[in-house]
Amino acid sequence: MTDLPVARVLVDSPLPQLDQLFDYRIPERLAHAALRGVRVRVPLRSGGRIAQGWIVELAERSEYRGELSEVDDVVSEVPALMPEVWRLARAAADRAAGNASDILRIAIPPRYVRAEKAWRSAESDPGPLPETPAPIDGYAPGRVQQGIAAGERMSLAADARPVRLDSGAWVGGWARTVAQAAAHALAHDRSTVVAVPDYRDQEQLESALAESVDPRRVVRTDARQTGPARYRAFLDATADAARVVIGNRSTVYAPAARLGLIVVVDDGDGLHSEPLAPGVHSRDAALIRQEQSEAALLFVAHSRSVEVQRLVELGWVHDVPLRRGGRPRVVLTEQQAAPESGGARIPSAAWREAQAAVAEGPVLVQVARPGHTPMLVCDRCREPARCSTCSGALVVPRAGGAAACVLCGTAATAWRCGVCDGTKLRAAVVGATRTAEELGRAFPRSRVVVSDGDRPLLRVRAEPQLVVATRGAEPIADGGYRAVLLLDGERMLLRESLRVAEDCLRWWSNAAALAAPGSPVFLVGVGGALGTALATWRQAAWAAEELETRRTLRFPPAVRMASVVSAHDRLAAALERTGAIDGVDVLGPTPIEEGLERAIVRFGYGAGAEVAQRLKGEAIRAATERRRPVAGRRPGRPPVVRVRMDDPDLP
DNA sequence: AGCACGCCGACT
DNA sequence: GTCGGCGTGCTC
Repeated sequence: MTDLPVARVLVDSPLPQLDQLFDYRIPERLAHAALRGVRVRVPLRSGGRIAQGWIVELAERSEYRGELSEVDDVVSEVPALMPEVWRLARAAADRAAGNASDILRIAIPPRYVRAEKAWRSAESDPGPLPETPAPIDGYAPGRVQQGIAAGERMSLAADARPVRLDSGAWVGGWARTVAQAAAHALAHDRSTVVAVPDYRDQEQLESALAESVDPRRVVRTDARQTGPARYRAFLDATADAARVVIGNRSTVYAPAARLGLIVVVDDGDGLHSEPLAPGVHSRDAALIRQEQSEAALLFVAHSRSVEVQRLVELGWVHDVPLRRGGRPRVVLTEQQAAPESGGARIPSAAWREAQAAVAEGPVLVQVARPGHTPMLVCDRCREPARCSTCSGALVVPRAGGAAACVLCGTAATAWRCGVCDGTKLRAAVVGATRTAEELGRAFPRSRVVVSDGDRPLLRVRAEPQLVVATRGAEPIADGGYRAVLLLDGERMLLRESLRVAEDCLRWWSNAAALAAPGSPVFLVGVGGALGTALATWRQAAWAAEELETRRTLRFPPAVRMASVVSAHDRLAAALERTGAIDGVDVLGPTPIEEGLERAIVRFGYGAGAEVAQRLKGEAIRAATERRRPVAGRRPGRPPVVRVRMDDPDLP
């Protein structure tokens, strides 16, 4: 029951000009239900249509100079929007020049009436809290515990060994660490939210949590659940018992009572990047949420993302090294293939050891993922070709078209290779599938199983077998693999992306961490700093060097970037106003499709808030200003400015 | 997005 | 005179 007569409502709309709070009068008949955080129906535009929205706050009176409309109805009496989640959504949207309602759509699952009724009538027994917090082992004694208690931001090097749980199940060492950290927070009656890349990580984490946490205290929210199950899990998280909420990238927005810990597992994984507008990365959302709350923040990964490395160098995130635990035995080998390995082209040393290992237990073979990326390399030295103006990757935008830079659009007419000074470009077709059959011929007596993006396996048993997996789809093996072959390193590096090297180091590290302690990990055909980083297991040092390179190039995450898409004139006007901000420069614009151009706005972190605000203003201006300045209508394309900030696929 | 308001051409 | 055309602007 509220005696405050005014509801301030965020309307559910993707329109930038509606991304503000609207005041409505609460009629007497709804006073009992119109609470903060509930979903409501409200009229938008006098007597016109009805929109849905959220009551974000209640007020005694309105500042609005005009007659208020009435809240039409309360959709659900459950306050699904918690105040902290609203603050987070607002801040995340502001940072990304987007709409808060778009964030809320990601944060709050669709409502199911039956699931809600069942939840409301259910006895809510959340089960006991863990009594004695399990020690978080592998790190300096008490280090992580203290960090959690102090609300610290930490980057943990994950234990690179598979570990056996009490239940007999095998999980990656990271899963046990995260479970221990969550149990620790829970023992102090604080909630934890954990965002993992995919459901396979989630399965491991869930088994690890079962060791120390009552299952009623664990809430899982994943894409594989049915709608009602997902909504039910969400409602459980809104209750005032402390819980461990685990799920994918959107879990960083989960409601949680007395949040004590936020965990992002393997933040470099592309699955942490939200494809839906406004495209806020879970790492960024986690950082905002940590700042707004008293919770600690934990990044856990085998390799360090360049983004986290930047935060570590700033002193904002603290590096927590692994004191005790696995470091895979990595062997760098030449591409020189053993003739016996046939079409699989495996170097002889690796082939011999793999032959021996597969007699004992499972052997993992990591291959590239099929795909076709038309990119250009230097004809002489095969290095990926980079733009001589801004170092963006060179591509052929259309078949038969001329080579140009993906970033600034400069045509590569007088191109010169930065590595060998060659002048000829060559198209490289990447990603022919290396088949399991080739390996079957190379290992004639072994069972071969395949795990790929379409049919990924979660785990394999400790039996002799050859496990062929595309990068990112490697199953965990009971007891660990007896050998790991990273076969397509060279091919993986041939991708048109600023982040190839970083991604490769992460894929290799994650696969290497599946090896049994002491078992060999062969990285084939890759040497240099990247190979050394894997072999010495010094991913953070590599990230530091990579960050230094990005600084000299003025590439993310040394700076931030936003892509802005609009029609020629409008884009030019928007860029003129945005480019005038201090520390902002503009790359492009380049034509992308008929009538549209794209420009990249590059800016320092200090200018981020102002750039976002300005670009949001341009989006509103485009959506509300007179639609067509000149006579003569042009049907179709609405006059919009599309903004995406920090798009990881940008360069 | 939708929908109302407003200022210029053919109409009972 | 005025019905309604779509360009323009707003949404508590």
